[in-house]
Amino acid sequence: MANPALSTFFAVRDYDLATTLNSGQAFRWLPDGDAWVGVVGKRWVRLRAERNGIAAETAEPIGDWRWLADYLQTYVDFDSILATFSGDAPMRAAVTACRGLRLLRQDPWECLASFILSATKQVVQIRQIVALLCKRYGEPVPAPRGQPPAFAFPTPEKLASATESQLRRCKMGFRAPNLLATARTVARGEFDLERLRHLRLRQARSELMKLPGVGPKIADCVLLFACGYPRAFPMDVWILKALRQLYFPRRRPTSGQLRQFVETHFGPYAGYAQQYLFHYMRMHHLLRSRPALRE
DNA sequence: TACCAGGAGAGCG
DNA sequence: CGCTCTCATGGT
Repeated sequence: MANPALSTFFAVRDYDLATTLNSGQAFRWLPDGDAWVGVVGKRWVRLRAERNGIAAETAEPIGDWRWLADYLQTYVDFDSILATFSGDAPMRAAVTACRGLRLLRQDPWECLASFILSATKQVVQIRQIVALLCKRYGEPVPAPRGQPPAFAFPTPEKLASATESQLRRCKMGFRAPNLLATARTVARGEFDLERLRHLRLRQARSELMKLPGVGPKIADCVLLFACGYPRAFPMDVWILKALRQLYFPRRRPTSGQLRQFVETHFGPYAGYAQQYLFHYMRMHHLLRSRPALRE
């Protein structure tokens, strides 16, 4: 183990940090000049993309950086994942357009709570709600001088002790009772998030869907972004649009047919494929509505 | 202003 | 199963 230090470097290629942190899987990263600032667990972190990898900086000395490598998934064999995608034209276009887009490995509770709040919200708004929730209910974490105060994501226990109307003041609207009930269930020890990853995908999904405010889409987000199920395939409005437009033009597939299609077409890393299609669609939408974003 | 947002859940035929 | 409606709030 190296001497404790305030910074380190992860050597990794084909890693588009900005796209990854901005692709609607995590909601706590803000741009800071040419870097990104966020909180991972109980630590303030600043990340910067460099030529051959990612430079990381913390507020307190770190001896073992595995927690951050695990979060960033810097060690995954990216090429072998891409190689499992079907070589159809839409998939090739999405991979070409979003090369370097990765999946993070997030904390299950933070991921679950965040996506309960995501229902029919734009990514920008989810960020705002989560930021407000952390500021009001999260433990302060040390940040370097000159940086704005940083907060950890609130624990289930902390949220469980809040009231619905208090949570509604974080602008989460009708999602408040769902977040509160789920926080209380987890805080009471009646739902073991750590145990999920030992189940089969189908069973883990149906366990998650017992929680209020968690349907198939949000369950798949938690399984894909936090629990290590690369085959989970969150079906949101953008993916539905992408599948219909790219794979079923001028047809009218039922949701059942679409579900059957994704289960057989995208392979063992369907979740990665999903993230590419999602970001591909969203990118084109943003460029159309706000052309100034184009570089 | 009108429409929509990384949905879920209930009611209905 | 498949459709429709509501829920709260704010961005574009």
